[in-house]
Amino acid sequence: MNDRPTIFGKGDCSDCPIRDRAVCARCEPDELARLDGFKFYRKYAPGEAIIWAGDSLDFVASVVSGVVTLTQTMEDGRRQMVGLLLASDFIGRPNRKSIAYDATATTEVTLCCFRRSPFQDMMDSTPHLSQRLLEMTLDELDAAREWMLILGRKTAREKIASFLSILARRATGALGEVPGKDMTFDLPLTREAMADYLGLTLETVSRQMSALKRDKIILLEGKRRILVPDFDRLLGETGDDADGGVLV
Amino acid sequence: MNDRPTIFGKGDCSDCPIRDRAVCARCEPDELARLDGFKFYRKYAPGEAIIWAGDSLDFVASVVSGVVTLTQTMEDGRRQMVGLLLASDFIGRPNRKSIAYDATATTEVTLCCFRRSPFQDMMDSTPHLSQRLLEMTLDELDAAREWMLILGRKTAREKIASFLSILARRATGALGEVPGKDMTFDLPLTREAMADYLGLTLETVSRQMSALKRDKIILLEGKRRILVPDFDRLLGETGDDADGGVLV
DNA sequence: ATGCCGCATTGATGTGGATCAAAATGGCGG
DNA sequence: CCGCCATTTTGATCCACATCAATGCGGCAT
Repeated sequence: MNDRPTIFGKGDCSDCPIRDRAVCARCEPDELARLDGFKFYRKYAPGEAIIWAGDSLDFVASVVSGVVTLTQTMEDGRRQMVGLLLASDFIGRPNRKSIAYDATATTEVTLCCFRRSPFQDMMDSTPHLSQRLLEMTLDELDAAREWMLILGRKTAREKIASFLSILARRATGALGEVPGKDMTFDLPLTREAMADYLGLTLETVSRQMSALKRDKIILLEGKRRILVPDFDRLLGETGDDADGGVLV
Repeated sequence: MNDRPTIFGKGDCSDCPIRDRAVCARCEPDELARLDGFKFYRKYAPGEAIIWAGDSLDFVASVVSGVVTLTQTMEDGRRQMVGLLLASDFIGRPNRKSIAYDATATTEVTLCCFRRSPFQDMMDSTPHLSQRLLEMTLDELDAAREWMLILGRKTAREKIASFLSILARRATGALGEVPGKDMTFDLPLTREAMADYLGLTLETVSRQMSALKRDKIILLEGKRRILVPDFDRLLGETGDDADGGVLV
């Protein structure tokens, strides 16, 4: 956002979302990057597993496009989503080889990957990198804490409204728009995945979606495209403070 | 833990918990430190507010002793705890003047504070610092995600058991012990605060504590001291996988 | 001792969301 | 166009936890 220099800023990396987040390292054209083995792209199909909890991961990555979920599963099958990663979000962590959650592509996903060990070397030599990662992680932590309020204290209807407003904000925010009237966005998750996000059952999610539709808070175009005629009215259903509310 | 050099490593900072986390800066004796205005200590009484959401905070700090909670409150009074900070945890964040949660001392608390602006300068000049903060923040994020599973998917009994095992682990872990038989630790929270942690009512917390006591999973010495005769049996009540389970 | 007050426990009842079950929708391959 | 299968919707019933309401307990000031 604020104009940091790209670290080794030569070449074109217009396709790399972490460029403007001061993380991107060597933005040579794709082919060359793949040759030097440091930066490479990887695609996943909808439903495909990226990693299972406990597996080791030899790269860190940035989401170029698509939606990745992080979930935890209990022995008896109860599942809770703990991360929802969209374009420009970061996967994996320096200094940990294995990760504690299942990561799954829920749409077609493209990752921009960096091999772990050169990435870690780079963190030592370029201080901006760990500062930038710190900032991104703090944002994740804020999101997790907002999520905890949703999980712990909100009603089913408030949970759904909160989830939709978060998605709406991210969808339009990425376009630099301000949420207002007649927002439209895609719902990249099944009812079941929404249930796992919100700590509900898929039946309850479905019922509450129907209720919001009945009350004209949202309109559905097909099952997976949402139209919000009045964003403030949606916000009114979240239970959050009227003022601002976006955690900053 | 691995032996990093202290940044300006002169003087004694045996009282400073962030020393061995490579964050501590100028560990001159207390008096001198207070003079140069960079590092200073501050005490809070039980129940005292440290900051309210939205206030600006001109320092970052490390918890020296005591327990600090971060909570979010909805307009109608519903409350959710989103952070529980014990000795050596970090409060505040670089690059954000205001914070989004209420921070409250639930016991007598001592903070080791660093003025924001010199702290930020130090982050630029000492790369280890932001790397160490990144690592601490990632740990917080893992804890938040484990917490999300608790809030979203566990039963009241499992929530209580999970909370107690987390506390037990931190209490004994700080002493370098391995959790086993006959662990004893203090419960630094009221039933109401536990309810805010777990997304329950205080009555349900009380009932489930009684149930665990009845089933001999825990013993109470007074209301605020817990004895766990068999840690594995407590773990068995959490619903977590038997193996390991500690998120790393 | 005595009474007060904040905290904790216990009991009786209500309800939001889970669970169990069935029917509707819609995409897709043949 | 048809039939299949995954997904979603809707309905009926149940139960874990919330809510409302006493009662108990321990510290502490008088």
